[in-house]
Amino acid sequence: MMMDVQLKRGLLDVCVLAAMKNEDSYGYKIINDLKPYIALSESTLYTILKRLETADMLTVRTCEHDGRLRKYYHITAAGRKRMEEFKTEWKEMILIYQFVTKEDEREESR
Amino acid sequence: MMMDVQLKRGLLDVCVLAAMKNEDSYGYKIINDLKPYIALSESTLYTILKRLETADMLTVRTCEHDGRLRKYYHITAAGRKRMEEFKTEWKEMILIYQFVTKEDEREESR
DNA sequence: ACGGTATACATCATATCACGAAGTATCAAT
DNA sequence: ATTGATACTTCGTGATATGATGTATACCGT
Repeated sequence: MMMDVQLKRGLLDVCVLAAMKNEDSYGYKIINDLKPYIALSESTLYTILKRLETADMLTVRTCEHDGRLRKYYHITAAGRKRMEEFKTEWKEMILIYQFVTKEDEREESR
Repeated sequence: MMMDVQLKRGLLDVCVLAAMKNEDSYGYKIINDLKPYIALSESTLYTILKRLETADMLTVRTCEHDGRLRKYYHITAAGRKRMEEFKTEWKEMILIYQFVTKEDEREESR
């Protein structure tokens, strides 16, 4: 829950995309849905949503809900492609993890 | 090999620390040792080494080798602690990975 | 009626950081 | 003599997470 900021960076985009992969979602809901996995503030989320929109990974649709504005985000094919790429990157990350955690071979550990 | 820049960010520090966990190392060697796992330029590495030194995760010792300057880096207890923390963070990352890759439940996939 | 909390989105300033570019210098091999 | 490998340094830039702050409505308890 208190993950290193830098580690989060690479995961945020795909997490946000994953939050809308089954059905369109909106800012407030995305934050709450992701809470069990990764914490992100409103300013962070809306920055990400804007970036993903610019990258054509999602489309936006504004609705009125209970007199309040609500913007629904819809993942595009490019967005799903990004999620697939993440799976490939994950394999590389596993190799890195193994390198980092490989058994210590210092003299003193004989 | 062509991992997303943001994803790399969280891994670079621990990779550099891991590169010197068995024996002290120096810039040029670290870059080559990490090459099979993660690519990083000289400017990136030396920035990281400086940062890790400031954070007391490593100490530096300058030596002369074949008439050339060579700076050996030695991981500290704090550096090893950072690597342990990474293992904890990795567990969180696995949960995130599972969330992202969880089977699609869209209508069309019935 | 009032206050607090939840819902919902937007913008700005700041700090961190990876990286290319360019530089300095030595040594080995062709 | 030239090229490539070794080895470290500094600068500028662009990307980006986040706190702070602001706007606005709905709901619930007292």
